[in-house]
Amino acid sequence: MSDDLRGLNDLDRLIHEPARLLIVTILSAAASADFLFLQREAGLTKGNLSAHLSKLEEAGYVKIEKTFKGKLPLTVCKLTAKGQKAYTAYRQQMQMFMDKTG
Amino acid sequence: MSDDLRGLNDLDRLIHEPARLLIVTILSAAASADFLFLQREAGLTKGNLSAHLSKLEEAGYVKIEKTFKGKLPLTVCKLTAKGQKAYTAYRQQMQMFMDKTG
DNA sequence: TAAATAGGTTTGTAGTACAAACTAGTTTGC
DNA sequence: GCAAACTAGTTTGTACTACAAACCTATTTA
Repeated sequence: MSDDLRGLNDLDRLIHEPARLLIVTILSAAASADFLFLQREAGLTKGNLSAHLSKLEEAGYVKIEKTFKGKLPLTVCKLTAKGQKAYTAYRQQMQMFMDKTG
Repeated sequence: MSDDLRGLNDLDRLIHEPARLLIVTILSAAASADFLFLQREAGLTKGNLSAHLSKLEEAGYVKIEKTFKGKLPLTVCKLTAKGQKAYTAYRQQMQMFMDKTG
């Protein structure tokens, strides 16, 4: 164990946070998801989800579009190219860690 | 993606934190390590390492013994059975996630 | 005996996740 | 027609967190 594991220290904390990892994973597979779908799927409270989405949006990882479904507000989220890239990089780093220390 | 990934929300945050994941990984392989070895290996500042070790100790994941090497203080850390178990569980959960979403 | 070094710990700060409380609009009950 | 309950979120308050800078105590060196 004189291996270089310090790469862990460079993990993207935005994605490392479990709730956001969950969100990004779902978006990565779904191409597009609305707020309530995400909430159910991820098992988060509205407030929590809202806050996490804002962070992902600020980082440019997620694009958020507010429209209407009939007369009710509808928030649709997509992973951006940047977000997809960050997600992929995170997975690679984590898999690297798992492999090295398996 | 209607899979159950919500398990991510149950990740042990104590181990999920990259710096501590690093520490625990090193301890898991080394059986015993002193403070400065850990510091070098993990690439952490003393203050940061000290704080993380205290947390791991409070959780019962790490046993810390303070002795002397000659006349200088020497802090030796070992992973406890509880810590090893938590580490293994964390790895399993993370690997499960990686596999499910590969 | 002053200054530097070793091996840490404590403290201050900025940032974080989370749920409770709130907002703005819509539908339902009476 | 208007109050109550619901929908779809956002904002706010709180308690926790990671981190490095400053500190501490003892030892070694100049």
